[in-house]
This record gives sequence, structure tokens and C-alpha cells, in this order.
Amino acid sequence: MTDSEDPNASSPGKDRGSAGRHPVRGSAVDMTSPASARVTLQDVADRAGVSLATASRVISESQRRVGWQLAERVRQAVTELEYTANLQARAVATGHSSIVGVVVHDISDPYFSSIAAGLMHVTRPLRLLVCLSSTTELEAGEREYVALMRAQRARAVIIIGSRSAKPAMVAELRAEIAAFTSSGGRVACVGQDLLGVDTILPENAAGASSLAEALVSQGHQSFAVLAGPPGLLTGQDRVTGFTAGLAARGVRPEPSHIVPGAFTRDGGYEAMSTVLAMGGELPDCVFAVNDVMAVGALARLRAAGLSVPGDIALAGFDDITTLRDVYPPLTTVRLPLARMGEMAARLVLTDAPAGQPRVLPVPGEVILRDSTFRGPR
Amino acid sequence: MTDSEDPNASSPGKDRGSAGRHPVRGSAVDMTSPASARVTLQDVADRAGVSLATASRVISESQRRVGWQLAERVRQAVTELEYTANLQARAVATGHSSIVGVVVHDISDPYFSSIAAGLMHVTRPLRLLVCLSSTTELEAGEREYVALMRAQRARAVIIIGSRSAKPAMVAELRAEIAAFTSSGGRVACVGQDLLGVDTILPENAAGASSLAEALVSQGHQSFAVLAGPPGLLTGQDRVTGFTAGLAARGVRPEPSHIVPGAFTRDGGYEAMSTVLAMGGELPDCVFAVNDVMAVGALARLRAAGLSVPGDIALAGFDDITTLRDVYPPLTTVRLPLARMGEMAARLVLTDAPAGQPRVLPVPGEVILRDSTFRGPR
DNA sequence: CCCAATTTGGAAAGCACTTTCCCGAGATTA
DNA sequence: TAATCTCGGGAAAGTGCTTTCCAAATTGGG
Repeated sequence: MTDSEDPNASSPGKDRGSAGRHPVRGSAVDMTSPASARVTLQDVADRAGVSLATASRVISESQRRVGWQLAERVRQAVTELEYTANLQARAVATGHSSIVGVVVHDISDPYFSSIAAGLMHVTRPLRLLVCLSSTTELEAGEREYVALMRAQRARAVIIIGSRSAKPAMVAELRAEIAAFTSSGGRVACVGQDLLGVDTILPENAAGASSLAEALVSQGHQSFAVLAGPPGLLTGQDRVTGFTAGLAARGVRPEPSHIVPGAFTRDGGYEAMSTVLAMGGELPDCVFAVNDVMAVGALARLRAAGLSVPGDIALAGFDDITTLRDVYPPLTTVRLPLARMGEMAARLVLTDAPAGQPRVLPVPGEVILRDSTFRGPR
Repeated sequence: MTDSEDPNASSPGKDRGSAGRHPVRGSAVDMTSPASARVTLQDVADRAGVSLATASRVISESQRRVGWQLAERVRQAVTELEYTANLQARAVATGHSSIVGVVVHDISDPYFSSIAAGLMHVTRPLRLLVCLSSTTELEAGEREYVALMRAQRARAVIIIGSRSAKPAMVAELRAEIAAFTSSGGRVACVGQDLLGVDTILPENAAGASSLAEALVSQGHQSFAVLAGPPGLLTGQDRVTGFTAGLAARGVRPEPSHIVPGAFTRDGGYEAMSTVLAMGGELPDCVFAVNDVMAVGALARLRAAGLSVPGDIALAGFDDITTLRDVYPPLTTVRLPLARMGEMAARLVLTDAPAGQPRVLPVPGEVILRDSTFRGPR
């Protein structure tokens, strides 16, 4: 009963493919299983004894109503033949597909996968297909993928975290986006507002600034900053915001204490090494521009035998869920990642297109945890 | 120039759809913007002054060669019109598409996103489109998604971590898979070999068993196990393997010390709570069936004021990259997640189909770290 | 009881491609 | 020199669907 290899089910489809259509293919195969080879709507129509048009009207929710009896006959044939409409063909016929492209740097980075998860929350009920691309490797990955989605006539593309601020790259990407939109697609972006499209804009600068002020209030006086890779705006914004926040409290960080590093755990580890190697007075507090880097820095500090926050304080950014349990718990700025994904998806899938690109700022929330707590020594 | 809101571009679309193919379009519209509305291959052919067939042969890498000059003219027209082939239409015409479906429970879980990342490593050079579905919410999500991929005539589907062992569910999924394969698609699976398809099988039992023996060798005598949700085979296998390993060393865990819990951080936290609440002698060592649960357990122990490994040892499974920096470093069983994703993709995308479903076991490697280290007290 | 005004079904024309088939021209061979 | 081969180009037949258009049948009103 649980087995689908019912030999009795072999008869359907035996009488197909005699003249013209579907050469000999399947003559040997047809006997094996109900839906032997490719079943088309024509097959369904034939079996139900109706026209192709009628069958189509039944299986797609067409405007035109179909008589009760014929409709039932068609549905019967559909289940008997295990028919499924060919969505590609439907897309060609109707002119719009149900796929939406999502571009991320690296799907295994929790920052991106959280946003992607939120986004899929809204695509699912719409029965849309999400095509994901990790652009990790290629510099021009984003542009290429948008081109690919244009070729697929995708309904929309959502770009999460634009790769770099390199003007040439951005220009190319914008051109590709223009081509995509002018062929009917919609585009949204999570991150910096560089592309001239609907954008979910995390308030990196403001968040980092608030964090800086909070840290000063906690009593920290000297700071090091583990910045992201040069040319990546997210990191830049957080650094500028942070220094601005310090300045507002009359603190000026040693410029040499702002060291770049890759946006990864290892990047944080190495940047932290650099700071330690500089010698001189250790800063009170280290700000890593994202949590993943902070974790790397934490590992490095531990390796150096320094305790956090005892010897040195450490803060991150993003409040990645998976990292909420590192020890000591990280002070950070929380971004509602999943919700940001949802917002982006809504903007471009359910909301009406706006004349002007919309920019929705998303504030971050400073979360003070143990990693910067200055207990009585 | 960077602005795409060119007011001259407003005309496209107004004059189309009157009679026959491609009305007057082009005469008035072509002047405004390169790729005004939808450009089709016919437009390219017209502009290049060649037949549709020739244009097609140029843009797709056809067997048939095209004369040097004509080919150049076509390419010229392509760039001038910013033409991109409609992949959907191509898929309909050729009968096979370039999309491959990937089913995961929850893309924001690092276990799955790591595998997915590995998998994309092989799809990218093949220029295949990866469609991802998180089946988090729906019970029948997997079956539905395979159906969807069948409708898309996807080339292949890769199922990562089959949801449950509930026989009814599995039977339905198998039926859907049968329909998919019989319509020409290929299927692979990462996880338990339940579906009768090519499978990458993590050796959960063997890995857990080795881990158990290693822990006994480290001197641990009494154990608690934070098992996954009942009915999820991955968890079950790890538990059985673990107890078998203990048995091999003459250790029998208290059955009541095997407590179920969700496969998440919170699940680990709660399961750990249960163990603590049981009173009596605390076990030497806790085995959480995956790293994410282990982290939850760690948090719970910390909340209880217990130190790891000082008061109690803790081990996980998977060796999730993002969690390599939790403190104390977790003893675990490493699975080469990214490589498992690659293997699955290869099996189904580049390798020839085999008569029999292949099952490739992937061994886990026990990694002993501080969380179970029994230093001199 | 007859003539609109609705339904409801089917034939056929798209949709944007690929690919087969055919044909003329130039190259090769006997 | 005639006969046979390629070779490159185009017309047209698919590919699996939707949708328009047309005609037959049913209904309703006078």
C-alpha cells in the first residue's frame, strides 16, 4: 500500500504516441509506471476527451469557466496521468515567470542566510521559486547573476549586501539592473543605497555611533577598531559612525588603531593580531565591525592569554543568532536580519512599484552584554 | 547617464499588441533606448538581416556552424539591442532546463547552509541555477517542493536531510520522487538512505560510536545524551551509535539520561535543563547530538553556574565552522559539510546515472577539544 | 414562438525559442 | 567533365502551454 510500484497501474498511456507526436519513445518504458515519459496537457485533454483549450482552462485557474462535468473529467485525467503543468512553458506563454533571484556573497555566512530565511518567509505563500547565488568567488558575480535572472525573465531580483563600492563595478551593475527593470523585472537591495533601487538600509553609522556612546558611558576610554576590507561600504559606515559617536563624547581613537581585515572570522583574528603586535598601551575596548570578526578577535585574545572583558572589552555588530552563545556574550548592535529580508521581499513582490526608488532605513539596537562589562576590578 | 528615468523612454509598450507579431515596434521606439521593451530573437535576426534560424545558431552554441560574417552581424545586433536569450523558452524548446532544486529544512541553520555552499561550488561552473526551498514551516514541504521542481522540469533535485522518518511522509515523498525521475529528473539526498536515490550518507552511528569510545578513554564514566526530536533519524542514529560505543567499553548510560529535544539551540538548552532537573548525581559528560544543541546546553550549564569541562564535560556533533570559536572549544565529530554538498551535486549533475542508487558513506572524524578535557582537578 | 443575450467548447494563433529538412553553391573525386 | 560531397543558409515544424476568436447551444424576454 505504501508502495507505488503497482503493476496494475500500467495501462494508462499505452495508446499514445502512435502518429506523429512523441516518436517511438516510451513504447518499452510506458508499461512500467503510470507517468512514464513526459505527459503533456495534450495527453490529458485526449484522455479526458476534451480540447486542449478546455484542459488548459481547468488546470490553470482561468477566467473562463468550464462546465462541471468536463472539468471533473479533466481532473480525473490529471491524477490518472500524474500530470503536472510545465511551468516553463506556462511562463513562455503568459510572459511572466514565478522565479525570483537572490544574490548573496556567501550563503554560509549567517548574516546572509538569516536575511535569506526571512525573505523566503514571504516567497513561500506566493508560491514563488527562490534562486540563490553565492557570488563568493567572482568579482563580477552580482552583475552576471542579474544578467542570468534577466535571461530567466525572473519576476524580481533581491541583492543582499552589494559587494563593493568600486565605482566601475557599481556602474556595470547599475547598467545590468537597468536592462533588467526595463524588461519588466523589479529589483530591491538590502544594504547601501548605491543602486538606485528600492533599498532596505541598515543604519550602520547611526548604530555604530550609539554603540560608541554606550561604550564610553560604560567607562571605556581608548579604542581599537577592526574595520572590514577597504572599499566595502558596510564596514566603512560602521567605522565612521563609530568614530563619530566617540567624537560626540570627546574621545578620539588613535588612527593607527583602526586596522582593516576581511569580513570573516579569520579576518577578525588577524586584525586583532595586528593590534596586539603594535605594542604600546593596549586599548580598553575593541570594536569589530561585525560579529563574525569579533569572534575571530575573541579567539585571538584568548590565544594571547587575555581575558574579555577583564583585560580588554570587545564589541561586535549584527547580533547573529548563532553567535549569541559565545562566551562572554558579545555586546553588539542588533539588526533584525530576518525582518529585513521580509521587507525587501515585500517591497518588490507584493507592494506596488513606486515611481521613485524607496529607501527604508532599519535602525540597529545596541545590546550591551558581558563582553564590554566593566566590573569592579 | 547613471539615471535610468529617461523620460524619452516612456513610449515603449504603448504601441504593441495590436495585430500580428511585433507591430510597428522599432521604427518609433528604437530611437529611445537600446533595450526598450522585450527584445526577442526575431528582433535580433531582423536587425542583423538574417533568418531566425541563423540567429539562433549564433546565440546558442549550436552544432551547426555559421558563416563568419553573418555571425558577426548577429553578435553586433545582440549587443546593440541588449538582447538576452529567454532561457525559459529555450528550456521549453530543448526539453531540459538548467535549474536544480535544493531542499533544506532551514537555510539559516549553519549545517544546511554549509552543505548548500559546497553544492553551489559545483553548480556555478556548470552555469546552473540553484533554487532553494526552506521547508521549515510545512510538514509536507519536501514533497511539495519536489512537485514544484517537477513542474519546472528541473534537471535535478538535491534533498538535504530528510525531514522525518514518518513512514507515511516518506512514502509520499518517494512517490513524488518517482514521478520526478520518471519525467527525466535526477535526485540525490544528503542524509539517511531512505529514499532509494543516490545518497551521501554521513556515518552518524559510527562517528558517535567513536566519539563515545574516545570520551570513555578520556576518563568519563557516566553520560547524559541530549537526543534530537523523536522520529528524526539523524538524531536517532547518533544516539544508537553513541550507546553502542559506550557499550563497547562496558559503559551503560542511565536510560533516563537520554532526553529528547528540538534540533536547535533552544532544544539543547531545554534538554539540558531537564537533565539538571532530574537531580541525583550529575553525569560526567553530556553528549548533544549536534553542535547547535551543544551550544544551547553550554548556555544552560553556564546559567546553572557549572563550568565546562571543570564540573561537567560536553560534546557535540558536526563541527560547525561558525561554532568553532565557542568557549570552551567543543569536542565534536567533524563532518565535511561543504564537501558532502559537492559530492551530492556531482553525483547528480556531472556523474553518469547509475542503474542502482549509489550510497556514498562519509565518515566523521572525532575532534577532541577542551570541552571534554579532564585536566587534573 | 422567435430573436437577442448569454454561456461553453474547440480551432487556431500566439509565445520565444530550437532543430529538422531542404536547397543551392562551391569543393572534391573519378 | 560529370557526379558526388560537403557546407552554410532559410523555411517551417516542433516544444508545451495560454488566450483569442468563433460557433453552437442554452437561456431569457417579449
